Amino acid sequence: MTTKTPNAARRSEASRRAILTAAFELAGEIGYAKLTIEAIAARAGVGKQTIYRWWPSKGAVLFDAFLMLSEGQLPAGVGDGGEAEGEAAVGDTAAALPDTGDLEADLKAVLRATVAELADPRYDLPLRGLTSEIMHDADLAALYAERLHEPVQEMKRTRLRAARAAGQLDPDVDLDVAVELMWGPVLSRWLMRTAPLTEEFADSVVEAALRGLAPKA
Amino acid sequence: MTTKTPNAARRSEASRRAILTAAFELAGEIGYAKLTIEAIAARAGVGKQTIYRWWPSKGAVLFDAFLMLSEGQLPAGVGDGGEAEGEAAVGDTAAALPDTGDLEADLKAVLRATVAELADPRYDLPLRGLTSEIMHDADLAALYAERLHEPVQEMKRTRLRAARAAGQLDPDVDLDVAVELMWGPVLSRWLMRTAPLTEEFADSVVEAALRGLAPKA
Amino acid sequence: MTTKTPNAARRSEASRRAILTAAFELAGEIGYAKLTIEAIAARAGVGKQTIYRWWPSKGAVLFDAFLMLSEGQLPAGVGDGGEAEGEAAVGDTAAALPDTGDLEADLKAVLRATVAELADPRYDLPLRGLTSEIMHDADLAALYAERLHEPVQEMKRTRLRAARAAGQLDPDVDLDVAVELMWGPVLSRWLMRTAPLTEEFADSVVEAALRGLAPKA
Amino acid sequence: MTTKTPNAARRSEASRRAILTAAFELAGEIGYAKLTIEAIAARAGVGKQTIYRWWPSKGAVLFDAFLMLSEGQLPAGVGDGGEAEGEAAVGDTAAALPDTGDLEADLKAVLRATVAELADPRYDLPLRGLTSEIMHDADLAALYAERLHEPVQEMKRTRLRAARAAGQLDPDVDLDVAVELMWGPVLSRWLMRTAPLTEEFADSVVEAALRGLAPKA
DNA sequence: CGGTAAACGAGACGGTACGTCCGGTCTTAGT
DNA sequence: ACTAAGACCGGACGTACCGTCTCGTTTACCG
Repeated sequence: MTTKTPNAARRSEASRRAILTAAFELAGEIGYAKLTIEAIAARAGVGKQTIYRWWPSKGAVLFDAFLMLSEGQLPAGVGDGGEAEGEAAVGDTAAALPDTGDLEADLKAVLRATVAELADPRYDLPLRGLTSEIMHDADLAALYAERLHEPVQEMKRTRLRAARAAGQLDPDVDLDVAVELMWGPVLSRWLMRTAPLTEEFADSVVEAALRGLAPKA
Repeated sequence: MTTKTPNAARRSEASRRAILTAAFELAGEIGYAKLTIEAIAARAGVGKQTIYRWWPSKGAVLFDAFLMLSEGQLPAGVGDGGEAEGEAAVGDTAAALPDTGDLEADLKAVLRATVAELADPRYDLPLRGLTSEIMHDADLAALYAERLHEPVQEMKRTRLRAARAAGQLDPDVDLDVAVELMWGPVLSRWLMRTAPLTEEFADSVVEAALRGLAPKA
Repeated sequence: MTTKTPNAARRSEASRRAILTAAFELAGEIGYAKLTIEAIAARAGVGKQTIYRWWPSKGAVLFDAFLMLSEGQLPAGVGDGGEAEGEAAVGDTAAALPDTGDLEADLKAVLRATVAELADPRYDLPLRGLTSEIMHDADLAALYAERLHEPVQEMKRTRLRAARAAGQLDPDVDLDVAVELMWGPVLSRWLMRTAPLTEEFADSVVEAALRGLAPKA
Repeated sequence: MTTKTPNAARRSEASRRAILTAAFELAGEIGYAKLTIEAIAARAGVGKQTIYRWWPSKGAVLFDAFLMLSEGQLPAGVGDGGEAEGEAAVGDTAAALPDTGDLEADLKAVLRATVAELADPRYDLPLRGLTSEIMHDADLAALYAERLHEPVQEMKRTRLRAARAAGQLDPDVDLDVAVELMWGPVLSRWLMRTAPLTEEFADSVVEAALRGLAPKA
């Protein structure tokens, strides 16, 4: 967790969940910038001190909210009414990325899912908030890299490693560079809104990237 | 400009420059999140109302500060003491990217310059602040796209268009996708700090991207 | 005034009066101990900072409220509905105490009025609050002695001085001691509630005191 | 005692004494207004609940502290370092006031002792605190009147009763009025600080009061 | 003399108010 | 007319205590 150090044994799990749920919901409703600790405490039915006791900053709360989400502990449909089936939620802890043998198709599916998630109004604002906080707080960034980024990154690496072993990628490919070659452009379009973030864009990126990473022979 | 609409004729140019300079300096010193209108006004020796009269938000002030910088109006060395010669500053209004005929070398040089700028402590914090604000404010994002992004983007497109015409890139390449294929990964590493942002990384990205964008047959 | 030192020229008189009126009313309604700056600000329709800007403490606000009252600036009937005629209000700035020539009758009338005022529910709680604050804050006590106590004290001294000159009191009488000999017992009964505070008690005190202060011959 | 009703048999005497001692000390050090239950509990090495279990209010704790003091149960020198011998402490449970036959001398001695006690820094702040609480809390005032005031008051009455029987006072004198005629002025000067509280003042008060209470013929 | 119920120390909890800071508006002087 | 200055209302900040409520841990009575 991202928490401080009082006597954690006596900690109220109910309050913790209420706070994280409230934080995530509010981040989606009013945006991270306008999110206040007072509002979180009020929505969660909790004293402010209970937040300050366990988290050092607003960003840390939101981070833990994502962490909880990624561990599937959030009540279904948090953030709004219903949840369509088949969605790839932030926290999908599916053990692995799809591997049908068709690398390009698999990656397009995953990157399209990422695009869909970034466009989902339930996640858009909270994710921008978290990203913003990570941008400005190196400690939080390290935590993010370790807890939220790395597990997903490893799944992506695994899929690419398999492809590399199968001769579909150049044997010298740096897997992290490979991943960033595809996710970086998507992330930057989402953040900067310099151009519309479409599935076609995702497809184009995958195609170009795979061509660039293919064996040289 | 990003400004509101009172009688601009009577506007004090000295105050405007003082405000933008103060905003940029403070953004670099204490970070955008802790930057306050009051502090800008105090540092600039200006009443708060003079800021509120001409700019709608803190982000707009910072945006204009970058705009001024990009137009070479900021006093040399703003942000700190010395400035090494030969640096590629944010506002380099060089008419065009280098074109030596060697596309890969040219792009590596430019992307390395981008990496260097993002790592420069004078620009790191203010740029994160501006990016953060763009992330959260669609209006500002549009303004950014038009005023700050587009001119530079067009320079990049121009260089790639020349390469495409010379048969160094696939004729079907979408130039914006091509640019984002290289700058997206760099931007995302810088923002998320998921891995060190090095010149080697920039080189790898250029190499892979160019291979991916090369003519197909 | 009891105020601090910002640019007093720009001060809002409307806010000042609203704050003092609200403070006095609330002191009467809920008692000084439960009186909060937030409640005063809310009732007065004022930002908290406007209170903190001009007064150093809750006690100072209440003090100024009494000061305003004593200068007849409070709207009639503050504290409750109507105000019966003929009452001796805190701030009665009548130039002098009655002087009918009958010292005992005059003093009994005045001391009975004091008893009535202390028993008046409009003044009881606020006066206890002010007294409590004076008890604990020497600075405020000095201010009280100078601004609120002294003018009234001088009126009492004046009446006794006249009586002394007329040979009704011993020529060696210390007028302050004389005053305290009568008002001290009344004040202490009111504060400590060790026995009921009645007009008969006031009369007894006046009689004994005057006998004690009479010429020795 | 001033306490609530759990099974008093199991009550920890050590905790009770530690709490009362801590409360008295802290009242002297930081003043009653800034005294907090948490600080008392911390100083006494006691859980907050142990205070809330046995006392209904902060004032009740302080009251009991004085009660303990008046019963001579406080460790010698509580409140500061040394204690000079021969002092007239709050709790002097001497069976009676001095009776040398010289009423005026006896009363001056006692009233001077009162003045000294009120001026003693060990008692000044705690006494002001207790007084303040009595002022605002009628229940506590009644308890005070019965437990702390009445025993001392009766001693004073006794001395005056003897004097009255000896023909030194008017046979119609109300003894409570007589006492208040002397102690009231002293109390009010102490509380309001309208003038210095000196032994000369005490003497003057006694002289005037006795003259006023003397037989009429 | 071992079991148990109460009081205990500790401290987390939902709250209220503190005194400060800043956002954005409005007023006053000054140039 | 526009500025610098700064008071104003509002409202969030992070802290201190409130009084309540568990937690284990003594402690002292009782069976």
